[in-house]
Amino acid sequence: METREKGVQIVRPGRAVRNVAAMRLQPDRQRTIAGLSASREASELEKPEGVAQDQMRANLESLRKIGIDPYPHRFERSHRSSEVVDDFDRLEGSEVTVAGRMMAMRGHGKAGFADLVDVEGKIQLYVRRDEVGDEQFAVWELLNVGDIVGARGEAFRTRSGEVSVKVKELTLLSKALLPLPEKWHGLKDKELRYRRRYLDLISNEETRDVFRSRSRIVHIMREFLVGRGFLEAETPILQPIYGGAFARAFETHHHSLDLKLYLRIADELYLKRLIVGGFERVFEIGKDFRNEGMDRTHSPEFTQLELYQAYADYNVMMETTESLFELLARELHGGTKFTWQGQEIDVKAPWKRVRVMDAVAEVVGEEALKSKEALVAAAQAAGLDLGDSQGGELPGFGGLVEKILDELVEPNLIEPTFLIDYPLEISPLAKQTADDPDIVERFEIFIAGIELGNSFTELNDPDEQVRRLGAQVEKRAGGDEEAHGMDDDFIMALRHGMPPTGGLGIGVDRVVMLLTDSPGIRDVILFPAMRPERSE
RNA sequence: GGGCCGUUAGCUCAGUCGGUAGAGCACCUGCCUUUUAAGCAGGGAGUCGCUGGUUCGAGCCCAGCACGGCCUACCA
Repeated sequence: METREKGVQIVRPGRAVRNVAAMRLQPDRQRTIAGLSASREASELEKPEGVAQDQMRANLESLRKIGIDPYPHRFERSHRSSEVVDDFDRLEGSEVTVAGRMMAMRGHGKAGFADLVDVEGKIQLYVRRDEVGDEQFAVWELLNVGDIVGARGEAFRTRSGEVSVKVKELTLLSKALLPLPEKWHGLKDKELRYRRRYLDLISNEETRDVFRSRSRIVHIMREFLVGRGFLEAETPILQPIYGGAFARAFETHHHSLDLKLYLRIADELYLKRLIVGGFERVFEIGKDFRNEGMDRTHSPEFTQLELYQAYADYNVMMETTESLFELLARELHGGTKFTWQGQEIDVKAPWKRVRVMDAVAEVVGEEALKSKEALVAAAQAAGLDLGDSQGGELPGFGGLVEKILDELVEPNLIEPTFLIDYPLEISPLAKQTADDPDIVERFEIFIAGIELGNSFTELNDPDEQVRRLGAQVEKRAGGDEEAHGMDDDFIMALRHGMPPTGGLGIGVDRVVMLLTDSPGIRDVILFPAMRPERSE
């Protein structure tokens, strides 16, 4: 046990147990440990010396012993690191106060350096014993990488040119008790990056950039719509009847109402009620929940932008989509071109518009569209599993078309493309085209083979809507959990008259993926859904 | 649901033929007052994911399980 300045005794784990002089420190140490848990006490003391996290805790105890509060309440800083660096010409020689996490420490005898990282930058601290005094230098020597500190001192440039703060006063703001991931390689393990996103954010600059971009994207979407006169709305997430998409819902229960409720799978039916209510242009950015499989583009909870515009149709929605994507690309990439996973993308308008039936005809032949039987034969010839092989029923014509789109068309839509005019059968909320009652005015957005959005000219004929939902209810009775239910209140709203309206839904997470060159949806969701770690 | 791969120190990773655990970072000690992946010298640190099995002996071979990744299928 060594004695430091002012008779400070330093606690070392393990080693202290064997040291007679150190035994005096044990009561303090045990009190702290007992506060954690009874069982912890034994294991903590039995641990061999030298484990980094034990040493960090020992350093905490040593700091307390010399009267340092390791977790003080607040700290006034005068500058962020980036401000000192960017404004150095003006600030050189003047006093600044900065704060942040120490991401590296380089001891140098009776001096030392540290990299102090704050929200969007880094500045070097230079601590000299003859500047801060013996007492504070003793504190400095008990600090570890990962600790959060504040420092007041003069802005200067070192011999090698690094903008630094020559510290006059050093303040511990939060003692870290666990070591950070490796400083050079960062946190690599994907599971840990998702489960302990805070460590991912501390150690990986690219991760911070992705979520900064995400924030900007959402902000740009909001400003874009507000600028066009849209009202931002918040509609129910807990819904007694879910609709607006094909998906299984999460169920929950309201105790005092004794009511089964569902987490919404879409915002659609409530936003349309607002169009009935006269708001004319509404949007919502919020979470939807779908109780289905997870993969690179599907998360059980995801963020959707939905917007509805009275007196517009799906053509207007296509133009709106093009404008929004052009704006986003310009803001994030400085132009309309960017790459996603090695693929060149250019979102410059106008985008390709391809009719669904034309796209299907192109992959299975014109003849195959003459009858359902011909389409089945063509699909099977193309090697598609139509689901009947395991004793299931063959899908209807619309379902077949959808299957062919999924398997043979959509993956090849790399350049931005609107797939337009869908079969009515698979689009219960969209209005028919003027010239074909089996086709609706609907489009989906594809970029890089990923479906980014869905839009239609909204069905506003209440009687037709009742017939469409009636067909859905039948499917549901037949065991299709993803079919719509009848929403009487929504129908009643339509009976009061909804103006002709265009609607558009955009998967925000997928847009973020695309614009940040992220390979999967989990990479753009801060805390993606994970199975809990097994605790033993 | 199926296939393949992964799981070793807090982190990033080695680990040969089955022979009793390694490096770097981090942590500690000593030296070092302009370093910056600081340096030099020394030190400590492990439930080899879990449970069984085979074996004189298992990080390594076998089986099952858990978690994760990629692909695939299903669902729309």
